[in-house]
Amino acid sequence: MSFHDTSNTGLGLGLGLGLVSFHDQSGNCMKSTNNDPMRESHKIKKVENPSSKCNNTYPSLTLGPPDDDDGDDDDEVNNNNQPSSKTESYEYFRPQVSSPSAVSSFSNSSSIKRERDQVLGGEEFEVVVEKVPTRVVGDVDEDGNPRKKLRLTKEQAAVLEENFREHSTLNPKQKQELAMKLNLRARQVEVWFQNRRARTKLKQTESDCELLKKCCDTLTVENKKLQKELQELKSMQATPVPLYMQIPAATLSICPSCERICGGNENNGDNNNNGSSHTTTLLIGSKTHHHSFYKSNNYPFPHSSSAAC
DNA sequence: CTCATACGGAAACTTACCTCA
DNA sequence: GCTGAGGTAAGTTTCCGTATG
Repeated sequence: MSFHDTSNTGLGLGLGLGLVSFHDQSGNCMKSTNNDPMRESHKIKKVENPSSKCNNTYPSLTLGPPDDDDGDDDDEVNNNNQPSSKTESYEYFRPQVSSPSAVSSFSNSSSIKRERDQVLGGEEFEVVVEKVPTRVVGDVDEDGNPRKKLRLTKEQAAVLEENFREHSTLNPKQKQELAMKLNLRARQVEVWFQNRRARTKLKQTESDCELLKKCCDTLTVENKKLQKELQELKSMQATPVPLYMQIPAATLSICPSCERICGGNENNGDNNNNGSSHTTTLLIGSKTHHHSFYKSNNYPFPHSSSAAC
């Protein structure tokens, strides 16, 4: 709790001071508060959430995220990147953050944290919540300007993508290095990887779904064919026993080339077999289908593939 | 060793902004 | 200019594993 305590202390204060060195260890305050205190706070949180989204009442928050979720050096980086929402010293990698907007959302999270801390601390919570206006997160910054959404540059995205290909998760060190490299906050890198993993999984799920769909279609077609074949065989059985039926089953076979059931023995392709066996042949379906069918079902079809009609 | 608690990471879900047709 | 859909950054909730007393 020590880290949390530190970051929790507060808002504007926290950010300027510590945290810098406590990188990624402090984790999200909300997380911790979230998880543990018997999740009691969850209920409360839900209630408070909407309210927490307002930062109007905490203009000082715009200084930056005291903890920036991760707390830590993120802030450090953040400070570099977004100099209090006023300066324009955004470097190469940061052209898209146009205003304090990006900061505003963080300030919100700060307020959230504070509220939660209070929850942990005791009862003040309700009071605080009541005070917080119900405004949506980051809708406006402290200046009342509409919040702009941070957009990663192509360069940043490319580097992140490259790293993601190497490893889909980051350890704190990697995260920090990447953040420094891209001039982002560690939290942003972390979030990007989270979302990237989610997208990957989603795409994988979609493709799996497609595959299963195709499989299903194929099996449906196969099933229909088999049903049809079965029907045909049944109807044939219903009719007076034809000549080929009188031939012992063990002597029946399917010619791979002409796809007919051939009666008689294996040497039907012989000299004397001038198509005589075809007098008792029956056409049934496609070649591949049947062969695979018999194969897959381990049908002991007494047919030598080498034999021809 | 077991149990309760705290903490952190990640997934899942949700929200809000932005872009584009 | 307006609008709806899709993409995506970021916030929230939940779960799980691990450490510690």
